[in-house]
Amino acid sequence: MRLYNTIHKKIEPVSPIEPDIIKMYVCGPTVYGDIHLGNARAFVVFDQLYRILLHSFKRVLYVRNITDVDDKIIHAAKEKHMSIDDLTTKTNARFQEAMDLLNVLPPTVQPKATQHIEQMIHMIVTLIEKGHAYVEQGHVLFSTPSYDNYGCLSQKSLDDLISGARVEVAPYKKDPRDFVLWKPSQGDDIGWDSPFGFGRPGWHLECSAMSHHYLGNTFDIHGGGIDLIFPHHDNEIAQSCCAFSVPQMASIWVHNGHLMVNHQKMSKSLGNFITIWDLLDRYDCEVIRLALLMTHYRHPLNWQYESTIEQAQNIYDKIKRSLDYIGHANKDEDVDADIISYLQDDLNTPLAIQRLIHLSQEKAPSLFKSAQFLGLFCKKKVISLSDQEIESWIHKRKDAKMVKNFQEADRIRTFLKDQGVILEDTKDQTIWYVS
RNA sequence: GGCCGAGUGGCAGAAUGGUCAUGCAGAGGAUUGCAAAUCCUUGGACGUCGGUUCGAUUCCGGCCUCGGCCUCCA
Repeated sequence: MRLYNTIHKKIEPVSPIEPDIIKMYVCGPTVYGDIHLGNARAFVVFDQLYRILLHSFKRVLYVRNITDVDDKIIHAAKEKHMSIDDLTTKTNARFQEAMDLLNVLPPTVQPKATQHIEQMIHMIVTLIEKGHAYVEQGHVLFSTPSYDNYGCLSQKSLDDLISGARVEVAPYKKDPRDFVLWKPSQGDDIGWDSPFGFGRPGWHLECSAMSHHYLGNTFDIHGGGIDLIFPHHDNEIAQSCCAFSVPQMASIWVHNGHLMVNHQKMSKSLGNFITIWDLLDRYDCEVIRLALLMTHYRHPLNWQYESTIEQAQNIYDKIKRSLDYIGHANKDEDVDADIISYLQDDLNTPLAIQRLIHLSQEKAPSLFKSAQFLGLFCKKKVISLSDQEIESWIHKRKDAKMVKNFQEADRIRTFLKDQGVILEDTKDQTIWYVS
């Protein structure tokens, strides 16, 4: 298994720190509103990575957090006149629904930030003790000059960061690049008591605290969107390496490219976003997943209305037809070996899908398992007839056709259609599928 | 300004140092009680200028164009 490591800018072998076990942390959603298709891409990509890791190693510990305390959440709750708890609970439920629709496997753990405040406070105390953080006007800030390696992930030098600063520097910062570990909460704002006063954690801290809590000092893979490289992941590295006195937080850093609309990033602030729910009335959620995997995860995915999803639909239909043609019994074959090796080579889903199309054209028996490995054709539609009953009706219809009793043949086809089963005659056989 | 990435046939979109993507559209054909669909064949491309090489769309460098990050962001 090989993966592109952002920190070294090259493809490297995945070799677990502890034998046979891979520990992976992926930055999850901030639950204040529905995820859009760009967010969904990240979770589908890392789900596919999770699947190939599960196949390639004995054990995989996969942690994906839920950010349920954040200024955006506070604002959204006020706007919607909801309690924070109510908003985050409902949004999280919608998120889980989306993951389920896209056939994203549940991670080993989905820790919530609010349930790890204690660990975060502990980290801050350590950082202050070690001289990497300071208290100023009720805020606790990380001192970026105290960490020589700051910016190692994004390759940003300290000077570049200053010259590029676009934002007013808060008065409580000793250095413009310092970032907040703890901020004070006023009035009825959400907050917790701490040695530094009533307040709440800065955004970057939770991932450091929770990844350490579940995966230890240094773990194998840390993932997220490309936009998280700086400052989020660089800040995580700074906090974790300083607090836990380790040279590196994770061995391999994996980042997925953006979903683009008209050559611009899909984002909530630009308003150019769609959600998977916007597509569900016209497209199967598995078609959405396929569309998201047809582009390599590190490349930008340009979402063209509607051709991107239409192409996925066409490919999906062709594979589905082949599956129907192969039949509904022959499903015990292993996943195609080429697909495994493509995925093991920096998660090359486009090549894997190309191979899947070829398997489909060849009507290969491994098609079903291979498609399922990519998270496709996992959802089974329920019908009242058993496979055997359907086959029996098809047989009766064949007999009727043999004696040119087309009336009876059409009657059977209509009967099955009413049950949700569609028959199609091909050159040498009759195939069926559930509508 | 700094760091990073992308530029492929009519459209969309992959892989790749020499031979195939694939989907839609186009052309020709096959199959068919009906329905629905499928299959086969075929044309057409690699931003630009150099370099490395027996050979580059693929590797390297310059240039042009576009995008991302440098503020919250998957």
